[in-house]
Amino acid sequence: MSATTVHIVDDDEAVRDAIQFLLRNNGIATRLWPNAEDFLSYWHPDMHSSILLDARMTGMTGPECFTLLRERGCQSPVIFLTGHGDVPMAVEVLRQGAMHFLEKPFDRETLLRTVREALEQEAHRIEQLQAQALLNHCLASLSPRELEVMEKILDGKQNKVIADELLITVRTVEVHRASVFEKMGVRSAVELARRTAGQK
Amino acid sequence: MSATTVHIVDDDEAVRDAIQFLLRNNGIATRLWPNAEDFLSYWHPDMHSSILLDARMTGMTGPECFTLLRERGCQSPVIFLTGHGDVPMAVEVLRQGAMHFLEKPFDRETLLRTVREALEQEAHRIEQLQAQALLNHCLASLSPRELEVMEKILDGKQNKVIADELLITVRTVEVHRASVFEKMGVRSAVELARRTAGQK
DNA sequence: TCAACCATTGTGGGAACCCACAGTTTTGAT
DNA sequence: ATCAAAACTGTGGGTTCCCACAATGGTTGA
Repeated sequence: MSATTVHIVDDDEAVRDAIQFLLRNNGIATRLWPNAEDFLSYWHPDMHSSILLDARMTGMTGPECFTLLRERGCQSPVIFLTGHGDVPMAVEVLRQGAMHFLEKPFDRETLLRTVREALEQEAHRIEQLQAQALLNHCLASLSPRELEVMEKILDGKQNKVIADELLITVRTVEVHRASVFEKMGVRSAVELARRTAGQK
Repeated sequence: MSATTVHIVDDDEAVRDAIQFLLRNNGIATRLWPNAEDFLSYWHPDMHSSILLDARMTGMTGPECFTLLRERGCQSPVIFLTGHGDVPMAVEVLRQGAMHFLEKPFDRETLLRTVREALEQEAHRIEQLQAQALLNHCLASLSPRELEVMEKILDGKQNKVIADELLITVRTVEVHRASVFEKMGVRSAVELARRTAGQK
């Protein structure tokens, strides 16, 4: 279970509390922020979070905050909440990848459903990230030469060919190959190809 | 070059003509439709198209048309055009995957840019489809047994293991393996894994 | 300076892979 | 009934892979 917190960023205390109440009653951890600036200064890239963002706040607006988050590499789901609907704003943030754009007063069920969707998406993203991190960890443990050999293995080349290209003997390639399999935790070239699929 | 046509679906003839004029002047092929029903009856799944859809039309509305298209498997980019902005509608269609939601009167440059983006996306989609079709063609040419062997190869299993699992001799597996490589146009198991990456 | 790691190579043998040549059996369609 | 494709098997020989055992030389940080 990833401890994903839902961050509620809204300058209206009544709204924050109401949403927190709703989510807590459904077993969802929350954290409240009265403005975008405070939340932004707290936010860091490897947080697990879903974000509820009020569109119009004193100080930085929701869309501005969203843009900054994306620029800083935030991939967490963001749900906008707004009092006065504004089509261009909704279009803009949704096209930039916001998960939803809800108009107040919003239906409790709709908000809850959307937040749950966000939590699922975030959990999925975290899984991907962890898999990626594990892979990177393995890749980082390879020596330069091993990496070189691995790439050629992934081209489907035989040891003999690799040896020719690297101007070394087949025996040496075999040694590197074995190290690569060992370090990457696979036992065949096919597994290696699958594990690194979609990679560089 | 894929012969992608931009379909303009709008009940206002003046709007249709204006957009057609704009796009034609920029070398983009168009086809005009006065209502969603006519376009829908023309549309078929393997069309290459980008779609400009008026939100409010006599008869079927844009969003209704869009929903039907998606239900029928249409993956082409859809751009909405609308006179009177309606936040829930914009949110709904964008969340369903519409490319954009433009309010009239729209800026020529914006429309043109969006259409070009749509054409690019569609071209990319067509490429993917064609690659997929080629792959499916290869897969379809495999006999049931060959397919079975291929799956086990993709699990990284050795001929010997495959033979045991299928209750046949290694020799037979070798034959099937060779056929698979031949038919799939690859020369190693790694290439096979890469070609079918992200597949079933 | 010494341990640790990297890159390299050799030998030798067992296992796996690839393939040409040759053949049987089953199955489905005309 | 007949023909074609699919599935299956064998033999033999060459190639490639894998690995234990053994070793050399270079770099680097403690």
